[in-house]
Amino acid sequence: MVSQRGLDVLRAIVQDYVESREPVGSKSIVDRHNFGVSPATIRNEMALLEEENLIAAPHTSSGRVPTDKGYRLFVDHLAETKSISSAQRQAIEKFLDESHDFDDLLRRTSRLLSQLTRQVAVVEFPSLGAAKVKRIEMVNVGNERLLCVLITDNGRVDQRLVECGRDVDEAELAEFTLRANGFVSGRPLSEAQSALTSFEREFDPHSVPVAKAIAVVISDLVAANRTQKLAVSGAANLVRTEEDFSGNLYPVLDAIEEQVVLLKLMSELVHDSSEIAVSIGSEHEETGLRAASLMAGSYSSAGENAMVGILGPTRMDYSANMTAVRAVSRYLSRLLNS
Amino acid sequence: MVSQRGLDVLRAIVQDYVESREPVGSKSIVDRHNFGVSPATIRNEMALLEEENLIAAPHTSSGRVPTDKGYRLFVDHLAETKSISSAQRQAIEKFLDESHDFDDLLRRTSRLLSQLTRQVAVVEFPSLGAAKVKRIEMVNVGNERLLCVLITDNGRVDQRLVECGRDVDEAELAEFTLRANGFVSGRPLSEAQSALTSFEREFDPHSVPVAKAIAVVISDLVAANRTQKLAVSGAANLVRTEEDFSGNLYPVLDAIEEQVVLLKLMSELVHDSSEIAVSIGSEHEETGLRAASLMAGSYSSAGENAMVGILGPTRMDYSANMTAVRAVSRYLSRLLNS
DNA sequence: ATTGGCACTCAATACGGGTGAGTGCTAGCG
DNA sequence: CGCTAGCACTCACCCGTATTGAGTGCCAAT
Repeated sequence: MVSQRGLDVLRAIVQDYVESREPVGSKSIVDRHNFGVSPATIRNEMALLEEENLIAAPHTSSGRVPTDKGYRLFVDHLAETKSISSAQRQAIEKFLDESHDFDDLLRRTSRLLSQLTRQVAVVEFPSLGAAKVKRIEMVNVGNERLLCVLITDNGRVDQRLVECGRDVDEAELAEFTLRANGFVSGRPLSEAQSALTSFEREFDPHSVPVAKAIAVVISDLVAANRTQKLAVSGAANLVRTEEDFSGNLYPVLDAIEEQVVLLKLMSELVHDSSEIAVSIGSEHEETGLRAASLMAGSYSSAGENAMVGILGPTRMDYSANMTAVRAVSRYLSRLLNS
Repeated sequence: MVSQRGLDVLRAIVQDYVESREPVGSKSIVDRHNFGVSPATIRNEMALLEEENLIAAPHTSSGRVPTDKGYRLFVDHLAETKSISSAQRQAIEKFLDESHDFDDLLRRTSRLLSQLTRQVAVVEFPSLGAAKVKRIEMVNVGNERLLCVLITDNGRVDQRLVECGRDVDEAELAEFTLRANGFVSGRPLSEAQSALTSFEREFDPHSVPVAKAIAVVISDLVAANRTQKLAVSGAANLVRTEEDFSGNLYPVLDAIEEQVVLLKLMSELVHDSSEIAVSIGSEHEETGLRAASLMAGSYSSAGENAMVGILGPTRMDYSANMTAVRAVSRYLSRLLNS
């Protein structure tokens, strides 16, 4: 069992290690934090912490380094929650208020967060899984092409071109639009695709090829809007912390590019309502990201929840970063729901 | 003046250096390429090449390394153009034919090229600078919001939401649409913004706030479609070639994220019609990219030209990469114009 | 013009002693 | 009984030195 003072020592170790990037020894602890005891006493505490697997020594006679388990304890119980600096608050407001477009706003959020934390920032676009199709609009844009616009009930919009192979007149277009809406409007995106299977049947032979093309495009559109997207920024920050990944950035950069991995990790984050969740190093399965921690909070937009967070080395400043992630996610939520 | 044999030696040096990543000496040259002469002779040639600043020695008694000028000579006159392997051809066709959506196609192209060359791939979205507004469409999407769709004469489409602050009926919407088209349709994107300055004047007072919002959104939309976009892939490949950047990836990753820098460099590439252009290390101004080369070819889509290329260390396999970039850019052009 | 020979340079590697930060253990102290 | 002082021990790190070897430049001989 670890005593209260043991926990204080652990906190000191995490703090000093994050700052100095070097294993921390008993003497430096008493020097920098005013425990009223001698190094030897600290050493005894450290021996206990090591037994509990909360810290480890890289080699026999060197200072200690927190283990992932140690970081976990720190994050859960030891990290004091700093409050955000007014400069930061201003930066957030200034940076985000300028944007009107939703996609642009999320991208800005990502940039902002990567600047605040000096880590890689990851912002998830809200899932449309539960959203319903509100309406399909079609517009003739000439050159044998139609524009097909998908509008969901939570206000997102996407569009795609349909290559018809011939020109389509207004009456026919109206017909397509009407029937397409009959098939899909009101349905959740998840059902829209299967609902379209018999779309082309009701048309007269002349229209069938175009109807088929339209069905494909609508399916495509629905599919594209169900898959999750991410806005990632600040990959360059990884270089700054390269040694923390023991020089092997490849899997991290790869994960950033793949996005699938990140999405999976984010979805797995145990995520206690409105709090900031953290997954530390070996806690997640992804072997390539053993040296990385993922931290994220959620924000809401039009009833859908999505996550905003950062990816960095396990050896990161959890306190400061949690403050930043929390502030940004809250501000984003407020902005989107005002 | 450099003799023919001197050039052969330079070619050998570039090839061996790219392969081995180590300064190449006179002996290894005669071993690996069958010049029928002794190392001493090669040394004499190398002394001349060094005088011409085509190669350099990292330190007094080590092998030689090509300078940027040496690479330039190699690229312009010495690199034999390999032809693409049938496996590669298949990969290209397979990978690109699957895509229907334009944006998706370009992103796939980027991925493909980064896989083929194992470098960072950069695909420029076609500029719409010269494009004209074909039409503006507006759709009422409910919740006090309008959808504003911009259609250009070369077939690209983008949309954005307008927050009106109140509901708008069909008649009013038609009015907005009609007038907006009156102001901007037929105009090049570059003029559309200034054309809108007096848009709201002609409406009756009740409509003015909404008209203002619409004008802002259209301006926004036009602006967003004039700025260039890039699809970048394969950043993780930088890690593989990290030493080539003397361990300092930061500026490179930064450039990738900023994109502005890349766009600038691409536009500056002297770019001889349908050929592949290369900018080598110090040839471009960007100090952070001194150790990087940019190689790009152009493709055309709906009359607009854009570039597709790669970014990698100056020490790259120019021959193989040129082959890949050429093949991909040609295939992409063909696909887009069929 | 080419080549073999030779002296020279210099990065890289290995060796070895010294230093110091840090540890674990134990005996003594309040 | 908890705390501390002291002590022997470990081991990464630094620094100076020696060795090695790949590679060069120069020159005289072919």
